[in-house]
Amino acid sequence: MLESCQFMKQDAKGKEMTESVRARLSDSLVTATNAEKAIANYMLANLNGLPFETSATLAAKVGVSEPTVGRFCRSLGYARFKDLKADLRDNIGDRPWLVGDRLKEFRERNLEGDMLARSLDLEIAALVRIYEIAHTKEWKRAVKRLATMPKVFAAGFQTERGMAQYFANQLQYLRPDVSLADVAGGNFHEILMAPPKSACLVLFEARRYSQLALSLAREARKAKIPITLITDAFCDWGHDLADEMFVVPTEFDMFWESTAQMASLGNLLLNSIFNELGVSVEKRMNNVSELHGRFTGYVGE
Amino acid sequence: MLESCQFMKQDAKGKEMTESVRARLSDSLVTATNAEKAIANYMLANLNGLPFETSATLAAKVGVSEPTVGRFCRSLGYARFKDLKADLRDNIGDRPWLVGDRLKEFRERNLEGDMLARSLDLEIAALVRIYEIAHTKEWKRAVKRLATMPKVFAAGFQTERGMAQYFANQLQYLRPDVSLADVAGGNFHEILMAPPKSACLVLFEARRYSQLALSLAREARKAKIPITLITDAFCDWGHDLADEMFVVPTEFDMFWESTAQMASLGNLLLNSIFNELGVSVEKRMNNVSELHGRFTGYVGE
DNA sequence: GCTATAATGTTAGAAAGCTGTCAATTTATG
DNA sequence: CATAAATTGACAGCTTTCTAACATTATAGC
Repeated sequence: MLESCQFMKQDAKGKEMTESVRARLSDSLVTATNAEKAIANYMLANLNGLPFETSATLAAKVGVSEPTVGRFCRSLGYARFKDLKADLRDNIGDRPWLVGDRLKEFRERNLEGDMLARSLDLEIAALVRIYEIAHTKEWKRAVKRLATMPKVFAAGFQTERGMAQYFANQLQYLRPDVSLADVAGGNFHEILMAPPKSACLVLFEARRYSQLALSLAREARKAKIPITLITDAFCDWGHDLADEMFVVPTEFDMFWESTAQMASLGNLLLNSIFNELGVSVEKRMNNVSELHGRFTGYVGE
Repeated sequence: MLESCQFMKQDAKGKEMTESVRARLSDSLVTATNAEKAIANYMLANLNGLPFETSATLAAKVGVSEPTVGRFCRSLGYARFKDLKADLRDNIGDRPWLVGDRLKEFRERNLEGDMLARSLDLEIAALVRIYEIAHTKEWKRAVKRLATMPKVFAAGFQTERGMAQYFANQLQYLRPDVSLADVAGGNFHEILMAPPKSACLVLFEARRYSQLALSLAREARKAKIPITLITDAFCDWGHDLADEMFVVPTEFDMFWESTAQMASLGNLLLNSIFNELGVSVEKRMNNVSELHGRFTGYVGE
């Protein structure tokens, strides 16, 4: 699990560790030799195809020898071509965007093998993917259901329990009749015995620590309760049982692997539900707040 | 250049030779065995990441043996995993793998008035700022304390209650003696009466809906309990009472304003604590998990 | 509960990919 | 045009990736 050590890229000269593949290639064009220029140009023109290449295929296409490709990669600061590919995978790159300067600055400030800088890249990459999910029709369907269904249950076990709890808690501010499905009773009758077409379920699941989610999903399916599953890439039963399955990116840099991404996705889901419900929510929130104040003796500002 | 020969796929049964990778994988789910389903699901969830994988890495991630991956690819009509990748290239080969490009695409939608696109930019900006916070010495001090103090309490009220709950829940996996401070008892004696120098408090607070946090902070201060405060820019008492104050960026695009950012910051804090504690945590997690299994009748994989 | 069959893992060896050494070629410089 | 330096390719050996044969485990039928 925790063996990864990709933060110390082997760069003899200790130069820019944080530049993107694209930037390195562009930079190299200035000083590169003929063969190297050919390789760099090909790579730049085919960045999207690179992951499919290997030193050999690339050498053949560009018309240079295999070792030259390897050497060129070294001159860019990678140990081998494979490492260049790996970097391609999640590096956000150096394109100018809203926060570009700030991000660049942050990266520059942390030159030598900063775990956080790398981690930040991964998180941004994950965020982009999560937002892409929010554009699918499954997403819209789930949002609509979660906004309109009379009852909503959220469930998650072990490491995902906190997530489910959080989600249920926040959703309660947006709409009534939300609860956390609890294993406390030993069964899940409150969900499974709900009247037909009255309830739906949001299930948080991640591999490794619990299979309760699977059996709950099975039973819910039997009871014809729609399931929105938020999981990682290792779930092998989601396609069969869930109505929508949102797969969060799984990274191996953070201890919590996908939990952070689940939180982001959960928040985005809540936000979408809010948009679906419209401003009436604001009123509800004030009511809830007022109630809270009445019982604790405190009021909002 | 013209060497590709993907039209004569070796398919014993002579079935559909033209289907896309995705379609084949989906089809296979119907008849697949357990191991195969696991592979197919992982592939479907990670189509974008596949080009970077190799049989071995894939097998490791999915939890099957290398030959099983190869055999599965054959059952789909490819000679080997590499051929499946090659096919992928033709089908979605010109889709951007680079997260940066996808982000660019997303941002272009921003100009067309896509709310999500704007929101993504704000979230990325916020994320960068949160990572900046993680570089301060206050952060390190808080992390150290949260890793070593005998008891840790987390608290949050109203909209931040879920956050505190989540944080406490996750932290329990990392270390013992973590609890959520609850308003249920009407006072907070479990925190405030803790022996000197034995407890610390993580407080989530955001403007508007509760002032309980303020009075709890006051009392904790009196009792000499160190406070780590996570809040938004509107908190005007944090500097007086808290030992560390982490201010998450507040945006006005999302309904939840700063809650999403709090979740990110909380996750980052958990991750830092994990790093501080070291790998011993892994053991603890397995123990907790095993206990869970003993009581629910389920075990991890 | 036993046997036959299918599914999956293990091991070992073949194939492909990568790098180091050294020789051939090109380029730079006088 | 000659020579030195840099660049590049060819080949060999090492590593990784993949496959084929066999062993083991799970599943289904009786």
